[in-house]
Amino acid sequence: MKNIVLKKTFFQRPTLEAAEDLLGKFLVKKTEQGEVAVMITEVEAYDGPKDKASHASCGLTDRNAIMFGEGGYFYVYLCYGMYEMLNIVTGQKNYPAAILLRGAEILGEEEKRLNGPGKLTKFLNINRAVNKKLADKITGLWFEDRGVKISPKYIERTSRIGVAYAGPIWLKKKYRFVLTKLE
DNA sequence: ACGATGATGAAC
DNA sequence: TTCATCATCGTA
Repeated sequence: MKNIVLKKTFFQRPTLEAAEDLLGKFLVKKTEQGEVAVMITEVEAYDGPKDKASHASCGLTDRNAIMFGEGGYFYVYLCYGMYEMLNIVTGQKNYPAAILLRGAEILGEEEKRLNGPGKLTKFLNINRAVNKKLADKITGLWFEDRGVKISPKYIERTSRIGVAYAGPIWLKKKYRFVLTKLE
């Protein structure tokens, strides 16, 4: 089975489409000991300038500028003063959208669940050093398709987490994708 | 249920 | 420059 590195064009399409497709793909980090890979099991989409839950809803700022760029770049920021949140920008240039990686699973002998964006970034030692960087091997953090097949019936679509402040309209949007189990 | 903890953005 | 806000987690 060949591992295919996802190109940035993978993210340059409708956010919800890319978000759903990202389930079962792998996030790979280059470390001194070698490559560490986790399978993505939970994501949330933040789509467009009108999405009140998105950082881009108040227009272009220094922090969210990368969201307005083309897809395939990382957007990392600090939340609650202690957790780095990892996002991957999606869509075309000047269309602010991104996917928040909320959960992943470590496969192999030491199986472990990384359920929560803070745990995910802590485990892989991801921080703002990769902010605005392209998701490729040069950056040292990228995505791979390792041939894991996902059945649509194991994909759950729910409301997003912690976005009550955005109002009921945006709370109702089913922008969160969870992979419940493998085939 | 709640507090830790700091960057961010908007108001002043 | 100051202040309210926050896409969380671990401990109770």
